[in-house]
Amino acid sequence: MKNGATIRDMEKLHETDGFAPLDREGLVDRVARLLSQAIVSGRLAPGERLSESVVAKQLGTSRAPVREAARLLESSGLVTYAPNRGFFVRRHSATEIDNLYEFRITIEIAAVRRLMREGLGATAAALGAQIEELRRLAEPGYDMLTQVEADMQFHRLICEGSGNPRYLRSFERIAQETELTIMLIGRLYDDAHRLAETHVPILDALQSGSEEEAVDAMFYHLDVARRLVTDQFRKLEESTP
Amino acid sequence: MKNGATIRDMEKLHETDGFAPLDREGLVDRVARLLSQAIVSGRLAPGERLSESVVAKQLGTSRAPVREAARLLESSGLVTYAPNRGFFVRRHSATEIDNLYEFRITIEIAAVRRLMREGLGATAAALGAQIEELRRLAEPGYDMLTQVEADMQFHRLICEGSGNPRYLRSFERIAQETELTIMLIGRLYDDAHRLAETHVPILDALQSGSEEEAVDAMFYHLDVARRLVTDQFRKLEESTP
DNA sequence: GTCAAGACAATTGTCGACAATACTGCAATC
DNA sequence: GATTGCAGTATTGTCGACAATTGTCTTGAC
Repeated sequence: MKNGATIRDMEKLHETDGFAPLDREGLVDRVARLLSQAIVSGRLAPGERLSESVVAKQLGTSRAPVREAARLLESSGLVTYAPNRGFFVRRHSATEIDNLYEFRITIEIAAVRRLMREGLGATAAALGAQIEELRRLAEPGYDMLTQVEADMQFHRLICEGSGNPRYLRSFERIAQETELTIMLIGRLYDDAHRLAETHVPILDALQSGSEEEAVDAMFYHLDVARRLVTDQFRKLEESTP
Repeated sequence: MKNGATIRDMEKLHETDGFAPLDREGLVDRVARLLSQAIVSGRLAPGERLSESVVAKQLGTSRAPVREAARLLESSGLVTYAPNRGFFVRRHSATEIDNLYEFRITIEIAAVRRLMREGLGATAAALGAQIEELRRLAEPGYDMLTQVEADMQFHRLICEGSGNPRYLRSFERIAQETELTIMLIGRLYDDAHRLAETHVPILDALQSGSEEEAVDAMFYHLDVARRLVTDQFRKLEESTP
């Protein structure tokens, strides 16, 4: 009960960056978050081994919480687990990225359809605010990871607003993988402002009231991203084999 | 990798029924499987507590593998986890069942579309064989759980044949939940033969070559099931509050 | 020089014990 | 009588140690 709120509150103060030792409370979740950050930010490279004992020592915990955290990350696709060999930062192939985006399109389109049938409600305002946030984050002082996270937040709001928690849950499972991919590529659009504006047509279409219009807008948005990401990832793959 | 195949192979010889102690090899997976069976078969009732120490003692292991297994089951929706309180057999509401089926429809329709675009290939024969299996299992000596598993296997084959592993993975996550729900209801169709035959139109439509026809067939099949399950589950809910 | 076998090192898999937390029942108070 | 506070108990959370497994390196034979 208290948990959902508490952990989310603590996330506000995630200043524990350099793998500093941490006192214990929601240990597993915190380890998982630190590992996520380390992977998505690129500090841990794809293919790299996640030694339980090393991580445990760095964090000042025992191996047990690290193990559980790693299993959590496995279910969100950031690491793979090989029995008797341990955990490794997952290395995606271009095909897997493409499959990831195809799946994401399936989920988000379904969420949009449901959202349109249930009615936008408070989601409209939240989406508008999120676009503002994206614009703000494109200004000088720009940090890519932050903007990508804000981007995903926009899409998360839609899945959340759909009313079927399964879509949100499914989205959460692939969100971090998507972030990781974009971070690996190093950029999505040439201009950070562009990213913010590509979300405007989605909100417009949602507010138009036409389900098909909304679906089309979302599909276009994601399909462009899919192509951008897959292509750039292929190039990256060729340059570093 | 080896996971999908191996576990499925081992399931053939699931004679370890009464929580007999087991020697160690893939311990976590085996514990997870035994727990799944216990839950889906109804031996562990919804809402019931899964005490780590009790299960560990019964199985003759320590708590660590039980814990990991329980977390696996959590990701397939069979148990819930409350921090500092432990694991409980998940109790679904009628609404959650409805959401489950809606999500399942989304996934399987997407899988069907992809399957039609990629081409049926060997999947057609496999599906045909699976229908035969469903018919065979409807004959005297009938065991409901076995038939329900065979039912899910039919749908699994479609997700598998789609070519995008994400659909299969997503399906696996909800398959056990679906089985549990159907087992709780106690029956799906009045006649076990009926279940087998409802799959024939799907295979026919797949072989027709028309994507829309295939989608329609799958939708109809799942939508009927959705209504049947949700309605009967609502009745069950009212009778046992 | 290549390959195989065996010992060695490093890492995961499992365990039992202790610490921290949540539940239960009783008692004291309002 | 209802409620709050306080133990006592049971369960989870975490830990450090040992067993089992995997990967590597050396050694020897061919």
